[in-house]
Amino acid sequence: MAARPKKHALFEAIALMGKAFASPVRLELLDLLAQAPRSVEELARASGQSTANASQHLQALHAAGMVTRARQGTHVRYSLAGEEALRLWLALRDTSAARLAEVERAARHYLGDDVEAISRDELIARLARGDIVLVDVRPAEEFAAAHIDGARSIPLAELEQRIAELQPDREIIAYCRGPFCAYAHEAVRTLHAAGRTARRLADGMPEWQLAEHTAAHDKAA
Amino acid sequence: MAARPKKHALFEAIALMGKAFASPVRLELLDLLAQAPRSVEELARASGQSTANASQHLQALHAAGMVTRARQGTHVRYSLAGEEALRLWLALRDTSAARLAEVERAARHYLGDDVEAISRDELIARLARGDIVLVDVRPAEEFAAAHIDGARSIPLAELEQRIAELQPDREIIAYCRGPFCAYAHEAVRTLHAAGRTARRLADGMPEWQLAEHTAAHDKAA
DNA sequence: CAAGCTATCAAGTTATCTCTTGAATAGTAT
DNA sequence: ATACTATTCAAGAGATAACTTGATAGCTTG
Repeated sequence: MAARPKKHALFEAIALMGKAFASPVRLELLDLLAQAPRSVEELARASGQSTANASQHLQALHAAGMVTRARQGTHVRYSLAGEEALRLWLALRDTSAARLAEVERAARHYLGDDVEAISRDELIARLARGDIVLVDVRPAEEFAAAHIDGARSIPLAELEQRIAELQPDREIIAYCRGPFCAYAHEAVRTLHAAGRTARRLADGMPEWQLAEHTAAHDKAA
Repeated sequence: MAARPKKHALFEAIALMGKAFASPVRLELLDLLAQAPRSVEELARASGQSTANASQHLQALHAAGMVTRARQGTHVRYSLAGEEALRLWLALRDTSAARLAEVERAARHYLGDDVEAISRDELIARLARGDIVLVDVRPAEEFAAAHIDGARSIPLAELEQRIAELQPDREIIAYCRGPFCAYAHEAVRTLHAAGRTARRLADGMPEWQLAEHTAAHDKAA
């Protein structure tokens, strides 16, 4: 018999993955990895951590089965461990936003004044009509890793200088890392200040990819 | 400016929910609550914790937005915080099983020798034909809280004495709390030992409920 | 093979988490 | 009111976790 210790071992094993989500630093690393695979150094810089600390957290994420890693010469490239891991992170993020008022509050505080958004479905329709300009305002490496078909890359830092590149008669749709990323909000404010018509996509790249993948899967079935 | 502290506050708020999943005790409490709402005392007993410790963990789960509570006279009844919370817990459980070999191993070790299972779809078909007996082998309170339509309740502890109640010419399908619950496995072994034909449902009550709800939702749309 | 860079390791400090114990609180029943 | 029960609170000991610092190991390049 002795079922309890065995049951306890099972929950303990699951909790190893759970621990991945218990630290804000690890969540930020997951969020960055949801955009693109990166080296330890890049992740450390992007998350404002020391290299050693980032490395330790990445190892914890690896032990938790949430990321994979591969040596590439002198670098180690960490990636999110497949679509499952991405789904789990997004589910936690969205559920926490739905159920914890503090998450909502912190998000509003970080994102600043709300900016008009358009849904994925509407974006698909407008892309089909071809009467908009779709701009990816994330850093160039993230665009390089994956982007929405038909988008052009103008990292937020360059946007103000490069507004002239955007066809003046068209509405501009900006997107970034997701609903809790400030880049698209900021981009739309910048574009409005320059007198352009602009909105943001309500969510970002990872959500778009997941939806595409799910749609392809449904069609196959 | 000063975006980093604001961003950090956002991840910190999300991590509050993440912490819910970082302790095996809390996971077991979530797993119990996925079956039925319960009082602190019942949860403490069922999880093998002291009342004070269970209470503390339940408060952590409450702060994390994963459970709700309501005073009922002298008791406090804790419940899982809606379908969202259930989905998140099941997603973590399943993803950890898929990505962490140790979870798989611990599950096999806890469940014992594998026992033939049937899928939800097959169960639906067999229920429609009416040529099986569906048995809920969870504790009676859990059956009372929710069960699959058409099932009868025979808690595992009583099964051996009550096999005669089950129509002898029919195959028996046993189900319990989910794929990582040992009750259905154990029930099928007991039934086989008594010379009956029996299989287990591959998953359990909460998964059935979610699937039903999703199906209803799809139909409405 | 020596220099230079990236990532990890090891050790130590501080903070956080877990569980226990004993007391306090809130509601019920006598 | 008083006793009783379920839950929570408060405080403390012991175990983990987080971050820093300085050293080490693995690749690449000259």
